[in-house]
Amino acid sequence: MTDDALRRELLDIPPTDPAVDRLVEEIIGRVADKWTMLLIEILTERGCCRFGELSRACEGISQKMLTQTLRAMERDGLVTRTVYPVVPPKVEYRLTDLGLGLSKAFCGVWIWAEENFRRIEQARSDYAERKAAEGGAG
Amino acid sequence: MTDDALRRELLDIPPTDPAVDRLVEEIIGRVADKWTMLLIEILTERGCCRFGELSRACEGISQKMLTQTLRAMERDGLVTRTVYPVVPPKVEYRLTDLGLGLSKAFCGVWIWAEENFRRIEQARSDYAERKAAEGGAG
DNA sequence: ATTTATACTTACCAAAAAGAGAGCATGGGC
DNA sequence: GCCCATGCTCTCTTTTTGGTAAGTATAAAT
Repeated sequence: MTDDALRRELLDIPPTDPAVDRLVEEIIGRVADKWTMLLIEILTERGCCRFGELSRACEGISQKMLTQTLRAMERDGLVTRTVYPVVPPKVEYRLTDLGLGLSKAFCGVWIWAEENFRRIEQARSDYAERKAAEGGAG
Repeated sequence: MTDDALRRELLDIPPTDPAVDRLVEEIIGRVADKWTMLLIEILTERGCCRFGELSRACEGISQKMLTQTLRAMERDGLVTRTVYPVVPPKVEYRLTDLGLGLSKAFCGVWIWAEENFRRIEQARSDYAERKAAEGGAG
């Protein structure tokens, strides 16, 4: 019996399907990514964006990464990609319901970050100081 | 005037401090990471863990990544690290209030993933099919 | 004296990620 | 006839990441 199974038995926590667990973890891994999160935020705010607009709004992203991230999001059903057959090309991206749901779910994390960034900065300088003190004395 | 500034003016959205924006984005990038999210989940469930326990609970993580991730979390003030001066060594990790807050914020994302993984799987197979069809016909 | 246990740290190496920059397609404006 | 705009794709190179394996410290058990 694994650690976890024993713990679950002792604490009376229902067992989980490991296949589902792995899938959920894989999705979290896929989706918990800086650019994905940023794009979702931008698309939530603006509703509908062309490639170039996203490129400008998502500061620091390379064309390659943008394409890649958008493709992955499309594949996972988070955005729709609409191609207008005009020249020069026009392509629009928009969140799906699924993507909007993730946006809402992730909203809490943005709020947390906005509310707590000062504490994190503080923690970082405290940590640096502690390390410096250790280096000097310990 | 940037795209964004113009948009904000037109839509009457208050301007944001770009320094804060960047910091918040950096924090999101730091924290929206598979292992960080997993460790936070494990620590939320168990309250307090030794290194070895985390190592076993966090399936697939290497010692190096575990150490690295825990250090980063400690630096950011998400966990405390308590060293007991015994042999063999004993070190305990526990979420701080800050970490617990993030845990709560992430909770929404876990729930979203659990509720929607089937739709994502579906979207993926739809996408694959569409691509295959395009490859054959387009 | 040797083994064991724990929580690392370090060095090395392979693999993956990501940036830079060129190329492509094409209708309209000059 | 040529250039521009857009949204890519492709290649090449660099950077980053992450795994593996070995080393460290030390008291207690054998």
